[in-house]
Amino acid sequence: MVENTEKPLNFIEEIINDHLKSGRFGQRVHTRFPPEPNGYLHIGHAKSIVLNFNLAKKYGGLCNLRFDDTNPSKEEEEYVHSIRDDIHWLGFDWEDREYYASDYFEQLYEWAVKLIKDGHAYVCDLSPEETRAYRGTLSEPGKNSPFRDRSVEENLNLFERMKQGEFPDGSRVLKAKIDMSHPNFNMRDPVMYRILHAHHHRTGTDWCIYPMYDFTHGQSDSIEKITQSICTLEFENHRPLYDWFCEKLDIHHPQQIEFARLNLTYMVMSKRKFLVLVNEGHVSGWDDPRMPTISGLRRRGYTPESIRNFCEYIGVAKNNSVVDVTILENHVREHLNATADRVMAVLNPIKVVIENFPEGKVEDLTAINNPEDESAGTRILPFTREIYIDSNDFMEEPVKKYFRLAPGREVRLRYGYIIKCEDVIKDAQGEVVELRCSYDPDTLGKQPTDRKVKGVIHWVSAQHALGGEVRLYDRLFSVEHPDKVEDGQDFRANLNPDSLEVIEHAKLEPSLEKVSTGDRFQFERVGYFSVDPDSTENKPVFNRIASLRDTWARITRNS
RNA sequence: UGCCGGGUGGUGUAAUGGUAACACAAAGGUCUCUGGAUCCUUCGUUGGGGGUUCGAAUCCUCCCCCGGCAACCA
Repeated sequence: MVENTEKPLNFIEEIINDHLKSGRFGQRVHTRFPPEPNGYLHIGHAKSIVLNFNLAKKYGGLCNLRFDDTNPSKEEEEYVHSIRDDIHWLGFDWEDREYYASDYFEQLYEWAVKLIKDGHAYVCDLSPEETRAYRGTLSEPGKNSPFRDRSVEENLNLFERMKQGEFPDGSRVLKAKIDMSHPNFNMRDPVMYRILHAHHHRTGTDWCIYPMYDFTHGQSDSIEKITQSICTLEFENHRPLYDWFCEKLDIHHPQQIEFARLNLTYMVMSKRKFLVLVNEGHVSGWDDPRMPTISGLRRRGYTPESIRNFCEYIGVAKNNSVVDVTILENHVREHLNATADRVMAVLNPIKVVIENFPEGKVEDLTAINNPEDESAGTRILPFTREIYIDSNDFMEEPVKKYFRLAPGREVRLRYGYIIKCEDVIKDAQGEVVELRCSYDPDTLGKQPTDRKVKGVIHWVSAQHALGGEVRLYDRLFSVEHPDKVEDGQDFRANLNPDSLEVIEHAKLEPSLEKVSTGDRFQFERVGYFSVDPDSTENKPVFNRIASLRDTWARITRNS
């Protein structure tokens, strides 16, 4: 048993400890992550992946990967690959324990035959519509199917012929014979097998009958000798059926445990809605950096470590909750603050000419790569007469508390000198196009004694600047709960029209000459960025992973 | 309406009968050659009533509210 005195146990760990104490599964802990290969994994799946793999690790057990592929019409090989990639990327390994529910089709079939022989299952000829009608409603019990009392021989014969492909799709099903008046719908003679003349991604056309989730999942767990079968809350009502099959089949009986799935503010979290976003072009694809898919987060620049930390941090419980997305954002910031090299990039450049700095002179300034990590070292920044600074670091008529550049005012160039704005040059439209400044040669690496200069701004030497594209991503939705809409609307009404701003011509410091996809940096005073796969030899593309906390923005917002 | 599961600060998670904790958010302050980071302060008597107890977020009871379930999906 694991006693962790430092961190309180979550309710699942308490259950496991009980199992360990009672010896229900010996001293084993064996979990599994069971995705259906019909879509891409998202951050909600990450919660489950982290939970299952961490639990196995913590208790010295194992965690399997099992594809729950019982519906040939929805599942594809492509998803199998992306799911494998995503789990590996998150940092987990299932070694050789990659299983498929379809591996168990033969065994499942035999078990179905056993249940028929034991009088626990029957072939039913009711149509889907009739089955629904017979099931009853919330307040009325269901009615027994007229086919419920077929003989074992007839059931065996019909089920065999279903398997042989003698009947068309939808014409018959195999049902468990339980109780049509059971208060739990799942126990009102649930369907075990349906006829589906479809090509399966692994078994091809071997089968034309396919087991339903309820007749597959628990048995698959059982075959794999799973101990705790962890799933989300919506399967709570299925547990009695899960238990029923294990009991009637008299096979290893894992404990199903349900927890609340992850929801995030400013996001939707369902395959169906993702599909709408992709198909209607609200995002560029499943890996759009604004998507909460694992592939989207990866492309955005999130680190696997930050996602794992987030999943561990939010905990696991049974009450439905919506986690503030700032917690996710905070976890990347925390990780990247410690690990990402700092760099200077000017997103909205405005040229500054330092009039008293010699033309043609290049002065090497030394910059610290990461103040949080001394081993990251330093780098050289070329400083010249003409530089770029960000346009929002200049204000012609500075408001109160603004302490960056303004006419007649001074500001510190990061790792460089203090400059003073002497003149403002505008174009015909009155737009500021250039600033003429002077610099104080006696301020490199030291504070002037006669005055206090508070502002520090980033800059890039005009002559040395690299061009690049910067994609400023923001939340996909503009409200905390995108699904809360007026009648007649849906979540699309809450899409944030400004979730992507593209900066075509940013000015980057020369150290960014050689970057590769996935590299992450902090653009000083701006945010964390990663190199997007769209980058080319001549033009790097950076995605904003997260902005830096911006106290100034908060001040201006509140006033 | 039947069944199942939940209600602890704005949010998430703790406290397992013994002074309601931690983090994020928010607000204020400190510090700073990143308005970053750091550091400090403020912000809840636990859905409601009643009961048991010296003592209740924890136990009992009634009520209220929220979520899930009536696919031949998973």
